[in-house]
Amino acid sequence: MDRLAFVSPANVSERLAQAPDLAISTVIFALRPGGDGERATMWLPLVRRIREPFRGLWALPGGPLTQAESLQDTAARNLADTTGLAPKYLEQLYAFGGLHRSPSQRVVSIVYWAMVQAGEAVMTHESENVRWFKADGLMDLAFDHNQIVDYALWRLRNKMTYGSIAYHLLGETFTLAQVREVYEAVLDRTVDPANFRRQLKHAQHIEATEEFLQGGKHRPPRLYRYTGNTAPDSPAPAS
Amino acid sequence: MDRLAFVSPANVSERLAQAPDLAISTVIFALRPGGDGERATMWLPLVRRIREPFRGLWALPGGPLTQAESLQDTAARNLADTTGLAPKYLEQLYAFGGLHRSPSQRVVSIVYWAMVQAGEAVMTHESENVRWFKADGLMDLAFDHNQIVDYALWRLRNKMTYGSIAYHLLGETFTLAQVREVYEAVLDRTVDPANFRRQLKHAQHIEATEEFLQGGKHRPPRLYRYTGNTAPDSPAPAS
DNA sequence: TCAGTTTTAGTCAAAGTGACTTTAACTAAA
DNA sequence: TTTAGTTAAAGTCACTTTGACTAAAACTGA
Repeated sequence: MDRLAFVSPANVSERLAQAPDLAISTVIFALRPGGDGERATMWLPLVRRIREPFRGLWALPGGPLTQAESLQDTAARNLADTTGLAPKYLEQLYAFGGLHRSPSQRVVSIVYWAMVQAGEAVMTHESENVRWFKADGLMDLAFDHNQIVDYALWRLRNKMTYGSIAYHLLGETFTLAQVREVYEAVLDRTVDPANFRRQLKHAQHIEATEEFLQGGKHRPPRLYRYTGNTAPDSPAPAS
Repeated sequence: MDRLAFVSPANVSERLAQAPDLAISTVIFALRPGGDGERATMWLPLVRRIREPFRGLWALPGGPLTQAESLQDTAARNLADTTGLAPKYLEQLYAFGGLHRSPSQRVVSIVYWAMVQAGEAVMTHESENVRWFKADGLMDLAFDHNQIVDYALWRLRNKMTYGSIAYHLLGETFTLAQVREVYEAVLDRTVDPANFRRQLKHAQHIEATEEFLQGGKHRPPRLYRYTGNTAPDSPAPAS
């Protein structure tokens, strides 16, 4: 992404130096079940940088904005290229444009965030240079990507309380206990099962199916379905 | 920002043509009192375009991202230059990057939004080409700026319900009725004065002063002060 | 058959909400 | 100087929501 020689005839005075680079990156979240009494936790995939700057460090998947794609399409394609993932939920998070995010050329990053189901997450093209990590307690990442992840986690916690985010981390049908696990993982605290159930029963867009999850060790829980819009809950500006 | 000849040995194939232009624009809101029984309404300043494209149409204040400034600084400076305003509240809203927002060169706009008090608003450098307009029912604007304003209004309504936005539209001290006016203007519905008062009494960051607003026609209302943080209520990513 | 565990329903007090009434404080007109 | 009109501020009341808790129902594995 080094854009070195930059020859533009017009408006030179407006740019003291080179125009900033424009990149799209994505924070992808998935829920990984916690083993044996442990709480489930949020995980995200990172890619190892194979070039300078920050060669060898892990970073969010991303790349330059391509000319013929919308911002969101660029994010989606880049995700597919690097990780093989195609998240159903993909929304803009924030534009990071500090002066010294990258050591050489200035880079403005428009960051998206995505949710994938646990089932999809295991189908990632993992390799030497692509791996999933637990979202909190990450090692030092390239650029300001630690800050970006922290911000995404903060937004996640906030949206959880009044949003439909949880369902994007789950499959087509799910038990109420699974929804509760998502809440407990994101909010990092226990939630009373009975009260949580009562709330979801009164909630919109949660529909009971006639099926039950079999194969568990105890009473089979009923499966539910989310009937709300699967897209981000804004009047999503397409442009 | 035409980035024509781009001489980088690598990744040439990834960019089919020029790299997109990067611009910063701002939606600035102020509350204008409604005359005589009418509800107060939200207003915003626009600038008339003096160049193509969309020459003669009104648009959000903005300009290209300059090399030596952060995104937010660019927004603030541009506001000062064009309108003379220096809002205390300035936060990123959204990045708009559709392919055909501008007829010729592609432009990615990172849009900020701001709140100013009614007292500040009247100090705007208004002119032939800078004027305040009522936020809803705007005429056709340049680019996709109608969509952007609509999105900002939607975000405003959402943030209002659980946020501290209202106080950025008011002065240092204010009456509870003035806060209620902000809510009624933004949410576009009447709010019961007694119940609204009760809520604010229990709310954090609202402190009663020992002063009363004099000069009204009826019982003088007590003045209150907002003691919460004046900055946007995120862990505001500075970069 | 029974102990153990999870699902599901229900109870109860405390807190919050919406609609409404009442009293206090001030201005302006009679 | 009194009084009608208006807004500020407090209170009432029924209803809903919430948090903490209890209990029954349903299933597995010993």
